[in-house]
Amino acid sequence: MSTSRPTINDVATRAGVSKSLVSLALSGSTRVSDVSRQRIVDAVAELGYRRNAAARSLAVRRSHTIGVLILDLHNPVFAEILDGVQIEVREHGFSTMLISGGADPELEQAEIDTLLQFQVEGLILIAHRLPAHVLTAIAAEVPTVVVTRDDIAAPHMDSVSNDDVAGARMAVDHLVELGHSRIVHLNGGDNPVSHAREEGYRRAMTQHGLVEHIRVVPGGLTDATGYAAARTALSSAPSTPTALFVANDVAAMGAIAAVENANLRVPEDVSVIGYDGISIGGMRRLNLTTVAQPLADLGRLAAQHMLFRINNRTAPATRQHVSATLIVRGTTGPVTVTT
Amino acid sequence: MSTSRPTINDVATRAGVSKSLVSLALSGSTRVSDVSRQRIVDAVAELGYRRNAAARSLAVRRSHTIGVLILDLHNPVFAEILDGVQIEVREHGFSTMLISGGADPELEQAEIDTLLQFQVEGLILIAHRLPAHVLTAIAAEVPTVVVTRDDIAAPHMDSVSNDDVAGARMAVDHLVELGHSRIVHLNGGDNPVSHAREEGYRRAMTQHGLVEHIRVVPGGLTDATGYAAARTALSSAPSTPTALFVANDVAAMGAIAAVENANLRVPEDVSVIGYDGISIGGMRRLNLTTVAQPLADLGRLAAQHMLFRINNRTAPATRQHVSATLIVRGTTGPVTVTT
DNA sequence: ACCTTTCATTGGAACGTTCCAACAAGTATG
DNA sequence: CATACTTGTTGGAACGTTCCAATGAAAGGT
Repeated sequence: MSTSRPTINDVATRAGVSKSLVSLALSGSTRVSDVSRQRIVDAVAELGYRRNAAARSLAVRRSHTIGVLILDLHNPVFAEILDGVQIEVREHGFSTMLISGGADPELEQAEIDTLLQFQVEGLILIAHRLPAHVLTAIAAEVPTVVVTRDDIAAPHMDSVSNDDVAGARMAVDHLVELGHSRIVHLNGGDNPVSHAREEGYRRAMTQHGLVEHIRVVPGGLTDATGYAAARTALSSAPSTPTALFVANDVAAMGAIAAVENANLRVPEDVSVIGYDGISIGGMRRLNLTTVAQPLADLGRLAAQHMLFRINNRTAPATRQHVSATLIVRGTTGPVTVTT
Repeated sequence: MSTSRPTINDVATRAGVSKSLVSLALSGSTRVSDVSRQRIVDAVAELGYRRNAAARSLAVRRSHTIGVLILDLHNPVFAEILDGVQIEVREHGFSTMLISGGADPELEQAEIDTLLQFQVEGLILIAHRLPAHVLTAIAAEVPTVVVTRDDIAAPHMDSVSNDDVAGARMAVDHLVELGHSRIVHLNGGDNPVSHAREEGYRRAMTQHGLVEHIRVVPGGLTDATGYAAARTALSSAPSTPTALFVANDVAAMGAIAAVENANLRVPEDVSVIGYDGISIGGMRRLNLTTVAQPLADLGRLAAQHMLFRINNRTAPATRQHVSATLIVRGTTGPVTVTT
């Protein structure tokens, strides 16, 4: 009795009332006399009593917790989305249980299972990697909203994402406006998001009458892959590019390093624009021009959909797109050399 | 009955056994006949049964969950520590419940309360901001380990941190070795970690016989504060510094920007060294020399202490220091000008 | 003075587990 | 051939809550 936590019964006997009344008082009911309430409050304070969430959620059959699966915490993009989720969820009296997937997709599934064992009332997946059939099975069981991807559809599953095609167009528009035409795209490898951005690049280039300048170099989403892709873009070209549109900010930084290592200046010789709008891109040293996703908003919206769906299980699936904004900083500039 | 999750009783009736036997089988007991086990496994699969963690933790009086409070997810340092925690915790069959404090210290306390309601078996605090009396109260109630700080002691509370004094010394040693003597420290403001690093700087400078060159400019831990501090260091100096030792990596990047904006080159004119070893510092564009904390190790060690303490509540408090390593990259170099 | 209404309070069932003591049905031991 | 163990299985209590139906007391209406 000394070591274990006080229960509602301890509080009740201490306050000289029944456990039911304590429960009532704790949940803020008005039907408790002032004198009883005070004695209960005192007893709670003296004992350091704290409700047992497990017992509570068992009794009310609700956990008031939502599960969040995040692909990779290292990527600042996801951390910023998570922030939005937490703010919104907290405001509505829910808690979050967070899991970061790690490298292995199978582990990801195991982690979701853990989350479900905890009776989370909903699941927010930030950039997952799950196969379609697993995803639909999950969505059938628990309210689910996917952030950052919208390629898989399931009956009652919402998605919130950035319109990558439109965002890519903004990047190209910006470069064209600065007079660039030899704009090369360093893509982000084989994933739905990168595909959309590449598609947006192709369409925008076409619309600007630059079909013959379309050139895509295979890349990735990391510093190293951006560096490598930029090297090929700069070296093996028939005519060297005056601007690089890179699949994401992290890769863009790699690309900038490659440009500088080739003794070219950014933006005087080569303009570079990224995608995502991660906050470190704004650091003075980097000063990266980018197409910024409203990351925190993405998270907030996901949470809002989640909370709505918890009360409306059968509402039709929604797919929300939020638009990106262009942030012009120091890595893009007017084209100087014309060949 | 259609919508709610199947319970252990559903499985039992389906398999034609008692719920007790199902429970036994699920926990991997050997005292279950093969035929029963098979029928149970089948029933579980058919019904899509999943243990209810709330009921379970209520019955066994253990949650198998540890709570993690993280100051700020945006700071890559903390994300990397968290990673280590998760790996270690997962390996031991525990889950983590993560809360990121946000701006407000009071909110931090509320969040910890939530964590405790969930009956977490331990608490890992990554760079918290709690006043000493709150911290000791918490540590008295639940096994607690603090990462990154070791300034507050409580009876049964462990801490795991980097030896900031020694780390700062490494930075100074490195610069001295390169021939620098006019080494200015841009400090990290008013917090225990920054104080320790400043202390290390002062001691190392003294030891190298450079007492009269000791100069500390008040700064902070962000890009903007690093920038501002570097500006004052460069301008208002009686003699301009040849090297800057900055309180952390993020501020160091701000400092580099300031140096470059003053038309000085890094490292030819001014060497800059940071502290922390965040992974983006390794990106080619930044290429930052730094004193690297073993971040993931910090997290793993914290988790190990936690798991040990869960089984040994009364073990004496430990304070573990892990040593940092110097990572020499491109922002430091030999001193060129001698005045 | 009696019936109704409101108010504050209460005991007990339920939530879905685990675990313990008990128990048949064999199987080995003397 | 009784006695003792093993093996597989079971009902029921417990975990700490919430919630419902029931209670007694006080107040109001006629």
